[in-house]
Amino acid sequence: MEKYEFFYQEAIKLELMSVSEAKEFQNNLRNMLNFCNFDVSNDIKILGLDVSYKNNLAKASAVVFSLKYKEVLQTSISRCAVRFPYIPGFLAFREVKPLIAALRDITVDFDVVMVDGQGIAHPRRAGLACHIGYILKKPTFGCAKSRLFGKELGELGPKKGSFARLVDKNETIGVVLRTQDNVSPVYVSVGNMINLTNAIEITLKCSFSRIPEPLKIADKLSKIMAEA
DNA sequence: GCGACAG
DNA sequence: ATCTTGTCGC
Repeated sequence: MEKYEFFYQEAIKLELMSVSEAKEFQNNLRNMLNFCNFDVSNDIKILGLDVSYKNNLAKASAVVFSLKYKEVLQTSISRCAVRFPYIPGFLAFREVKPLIAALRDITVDFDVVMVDGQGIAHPRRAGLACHIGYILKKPTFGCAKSRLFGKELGELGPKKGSFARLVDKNETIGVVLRTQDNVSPVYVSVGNMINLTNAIEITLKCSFSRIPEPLKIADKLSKIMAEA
């Protein structure tokens, strides 16, 4: 596809940045995002994105999951060397390239993107999901297994669907969300073109265990290829 | 200076 | 993320 080359070139630019350039990029990115309403129907197709590593090789996977049929419609993978180190707050500069590369063979349409990482629950409101959403120009949000930034406000109930807001100053930047009864929560925050309520609803609709299905499948796929 | 710190 | 065995709990 023609679009794909453009996305990939944007991804290349990110990994070639210095940390100070990366920081400046994020401070600009935060003003380029919009958190509009996304129509969450019961037959949306969700693209799950995840990365695994073996030595310095990144293995990324993209999985299109049908919420209506609860099945995988298509998968695609990539494997490439990474040059940007892991630095908390700068994960995007390490993972955007392998993730975009993994989209190469995705031909079916998808409505929303779920990324393994933070959206605006980030010190500069510019986590991995924001970068992906900005490049793809698709509704995108992040779902992480642990916290990067923000204070958890109030008590989190034990039942599926209960959540506590993640805040910074007086701003809500995401939620700590229980995806199943009595399991440790996940961290959901918006990336671009979607609002927090929509992101929470989608996460709950596709969670049949602690990790939402699109990410669980993408994680399994990238780990399998991280071997061979 | 000290602690925190997505994957 | 990854390196790693057995083990506690639903």
